[in-house]
Amino acid sequence: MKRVSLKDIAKMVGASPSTVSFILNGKASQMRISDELKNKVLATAKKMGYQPNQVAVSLRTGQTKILGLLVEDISNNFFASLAKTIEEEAEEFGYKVVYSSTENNSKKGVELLRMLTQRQVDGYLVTPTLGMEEDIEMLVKHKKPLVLMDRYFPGIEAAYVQVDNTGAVLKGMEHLVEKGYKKIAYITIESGLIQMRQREEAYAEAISKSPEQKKKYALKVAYNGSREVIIDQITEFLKKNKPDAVFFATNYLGILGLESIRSIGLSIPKDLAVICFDDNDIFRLHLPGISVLQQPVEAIARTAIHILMQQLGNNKVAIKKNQVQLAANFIVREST
Amino acid sequence: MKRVSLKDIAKMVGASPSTVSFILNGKASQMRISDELKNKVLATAKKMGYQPNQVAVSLRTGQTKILGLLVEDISNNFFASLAKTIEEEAEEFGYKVVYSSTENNSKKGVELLRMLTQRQVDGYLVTPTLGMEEDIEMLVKHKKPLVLMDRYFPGIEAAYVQVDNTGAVLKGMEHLVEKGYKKIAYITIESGLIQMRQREEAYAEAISKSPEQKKKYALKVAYNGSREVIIDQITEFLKKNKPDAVFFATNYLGILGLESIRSIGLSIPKDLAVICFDDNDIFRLHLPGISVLQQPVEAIARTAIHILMQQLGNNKVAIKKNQVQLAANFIVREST
DNA sequence: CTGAAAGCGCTTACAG
DNA sequence: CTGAAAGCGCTTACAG
Repeated sequence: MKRVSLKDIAKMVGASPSTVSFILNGKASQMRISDELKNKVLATAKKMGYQPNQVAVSLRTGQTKILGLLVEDISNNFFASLAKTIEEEAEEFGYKVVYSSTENNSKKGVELLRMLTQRQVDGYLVTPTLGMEEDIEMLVKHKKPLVLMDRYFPGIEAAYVQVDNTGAVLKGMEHLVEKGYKKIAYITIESGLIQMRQREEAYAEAISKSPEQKKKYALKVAYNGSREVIIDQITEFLKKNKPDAVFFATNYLGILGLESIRSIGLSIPKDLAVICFDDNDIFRLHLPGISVLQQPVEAIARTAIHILMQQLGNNKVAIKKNQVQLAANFIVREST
Repeated sequence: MKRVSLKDIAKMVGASPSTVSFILNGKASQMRISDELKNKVLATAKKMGYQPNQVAVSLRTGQTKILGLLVEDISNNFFASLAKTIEEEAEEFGYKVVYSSTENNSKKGVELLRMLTQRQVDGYLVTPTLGMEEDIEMLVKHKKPLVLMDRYFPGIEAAYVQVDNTGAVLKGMEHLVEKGYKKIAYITIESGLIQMRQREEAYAEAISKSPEQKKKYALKVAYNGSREVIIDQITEFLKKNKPDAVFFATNYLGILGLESIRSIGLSIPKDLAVICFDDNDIFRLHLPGISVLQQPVEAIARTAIHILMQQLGNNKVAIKKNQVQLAANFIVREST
């Protein structure tokens, strides 16, 4: 059962492939093709179940109508939501999305980027890892449509969209200070990525301005640590430093942190207040509910797509800047 | 900055495109091409940053090395994990995966399936929705490589991989009965999909065999209901029927159910035992931990890919059956 | 050992 | 109003 091609249809109706192509692409009237022929072609195409070969179209037109999306980890809630909204938005513009996870592994990231190039994607949406600088810079130099998300490289003039990390952490810290906490700890992962640095620096800034707390209590866990190792590290840190509040820098850390807090038997917020970057079903459902700085995921995705579409010459949307920071939503629950 | 093509390289080294193609595809020795020429071509290709145009390769070879994956909802934990493992496994065999969410909308599902066909994917991995029967059957008839996951259509001879729903629910029910619960309710979504029917029938079977409980207490919520509506429905159901245990048929329902139980102020498991199909971080972290029937997600993904690879003529793996059911893992926590 | 040629399935200037 | 022809960037029988 061979697939029918445009040529097959042309042969069946006794017209040339070019004429059939025009009709199938809705250019019949523009090319002043008779209604009779047009209807005949349309009917035959339908009857034969004709489906254009997109690969051939892409090769000919130079457009694949595919966007490449590289996230850190698709099984992580934040990135999954991001991917979903991006897919929906892209569809509005007639683009499909192929996605892959870098696992924050620069080698894998670079390979995926090359793969996307070989696949001739029309545009790139990337949450880059450290080590991808060169390849990203190359894309920028070649004027490829590209938008970074969640993080970016300070030296590289690429478009990006991220949450306002600094503002978010400052807001959370302010809240804790107002509530009277005097020994606020900060738990993050070891990472040179800009968004983690921004958050950490905001914590440091907040502490330096605090009237009551002079000293930072920070823990950095290894990125590649197993669940168990990280939980142990957090447990030990909390036992040793006995903070009265703790700020988790990510979703993932927050979840592990809760396990750790539970294992010590601390009561939230009486013994220890908890606040976390990124929301999660777990934090909403937890008893007590965990206060969070929620990233505006949909807005990040939408803005990224709009900037990318602008680069692709799709002017349905007008955007001014191509480097955007969006405010986080502060959701106060019972943990602070 | 135009991309360099194979022809460009041929021109630069003064050889024919065919020779360059052979060299670049590692067939130099097979074609008895001189080492000198070979090295020259390789060096030039590298220097010029040559990247083969996969679109052209696909058109010519008829293989895209792309697999199409259709899941119900990529932002749902179960499907995200499934997608991730599939992607990893596919990579082992040199395939990329493009995925999309059907949202259990048959119109969208059918459109996506056609899109995948137009994009010339080499194989299909699908969690089908009701209403996709015809299109799926067409793929089977055309002998397209295809594996269904999570659910299937009884009348259609397609390969599939799913968890043993019947066995899983029976095991859970048995546990509840043994623990002495006598009024076990079952909460599911309205759906004609096979996996939901299998679970429901297993519940009915368990009740019919139970020495103590003669009557079923089942609630079916609408698939499209909003969070709030579903929570209200569950709340009302629990208040009215006062079961001593409740079995949630999915992940998503379980989470909403916990919110509902909390709003009523019932204590788990004293007032109400809880068990759920599908695991989730939330259930592990919840106080008390929720007992679950965990799907073997990785195994499902791996099996599906292996069957698909077999269909694609990739004989690295030997599999006997092409319709597979895998046992669930029963994880007992404190909620039962 | 290497090159010229055909062809994958389309689209689109160019002719008539 | 419609057709013949070129070409997108590759691969692969076919010649020599």
